[in-house]
Amino acid sequence: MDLTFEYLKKKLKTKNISLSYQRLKVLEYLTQNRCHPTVEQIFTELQKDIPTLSKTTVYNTLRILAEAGLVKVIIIEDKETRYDIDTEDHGHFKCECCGTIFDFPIDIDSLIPEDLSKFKINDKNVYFKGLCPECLSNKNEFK
Amino acid sequence: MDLTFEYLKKKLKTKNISLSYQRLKVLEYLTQNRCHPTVEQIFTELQKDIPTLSKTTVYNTLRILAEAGLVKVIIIEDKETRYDIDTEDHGHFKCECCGTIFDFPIDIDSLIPEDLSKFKINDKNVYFKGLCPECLSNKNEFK
DNA sequence: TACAGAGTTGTAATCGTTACAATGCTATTA
DNA sequence: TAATAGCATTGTAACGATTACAACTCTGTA
Repeated sequence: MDLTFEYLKKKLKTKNISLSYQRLKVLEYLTQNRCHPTVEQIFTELQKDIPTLSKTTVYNTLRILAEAGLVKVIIIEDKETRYDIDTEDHGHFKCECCGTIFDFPIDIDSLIPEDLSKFKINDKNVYFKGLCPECLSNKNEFK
Repeated sequence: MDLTFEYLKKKLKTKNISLSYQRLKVLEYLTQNRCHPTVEQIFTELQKDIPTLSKTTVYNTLRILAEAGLVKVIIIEDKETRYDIDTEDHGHFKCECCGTIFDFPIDIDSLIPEDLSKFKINDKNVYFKGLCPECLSNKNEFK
C-alpha cells in the first residue's frame, strides 16, 4: 500500500477530516518516522516547528487518525502507547534491552482458529518481546 | 499443563518465594477466576476475606508472580493491565462491546518468520479485538 | 527474649491521559 | 468586506493506575 504523505492527505479528505497545519505536521512526522513514536516523541519534535503546539492537540489528532483507520495504536507496555502509520497486518518485536521496536511480517490470518468463526474480528495484534541481534552480541562481549 | 493450586504452591517453593496468606489468596483467586482479572478486581474481591489487604500488596504479589513466570501480564488496553494464570501460548480476544476476554488456541510458533532468526524471543502475544457472538446477535435484534 | 529479614500496609508522589472552558481560525453567507 | 457559525487549538486542572517509600508486623532463629 502506498503510504506517502500525499496519499494520506487525500485519504483524510475522503473521510471529511479537515487538514489543519498541526494535523498535517503530525501526519508528516508519522510518515517520516516509522519508529512507532510515542505522543511524547511526536510532541517534543513538532514543538520545534510549532512553538505554540499543545500536547492535547497531538492526542486529539492521533485519536482522530486512529478512528479514521489511518494509524494503528500499539500498546506493548503499560504507559507507553505508540502509533504506527502502517496499518497493514504485521508483527512487532520490542527489544527489552534497547527498547527498539522492529516490524516483522506475519500471516496471522492463516492461523485464525475455527473457535473464532462466530466472532467478528476488527483488530489483530501480534507482539513479541526479547533481545535484538545487536543487544545479544553486546551481551556476549561482556562474557 | 497442570495449573492446580497445589501445583502452583509447589512451584513457588522451588522458586524460593515464601507463601504468605496474602500471596496464597492472590494465587487462589487467579486459579479460580480464569477471566484475566485486573488488580482492581482481585483487590476488591480479596478484601472481603482480608479486610486489611492493601492494594500495594496485590501489585507486589503480581509482580513477583510475573517475574517468577507463574502469571502472564496481559496488556490489551491502556490503563487495564490484566493477569493470566495460564502461561501457555494462546491468543486473547477482547469483545469491544461487553469487554469479555476470550482465550483461543493459536500455534504462533509455526509462523515465526526467518527475519527473527537472530532475535531471542522471550514473550509472545497475540490479541484480537472485535465483537463476540453474543454481542453480535444482540445487535441484530435491534435492527 | 532479642533480633534480623522479609512481607504488609497506607500515604504520597508520579506520570500518561482526558475533560473542559476559553481562545483562535476558517469558510460561508449576505 | 463584515458577520457568523462551527470546528480546531490551547492551557490548565482533574483523573486514575501504578510506584516509591517509610513505618509497622510477622516469622523463625539463636
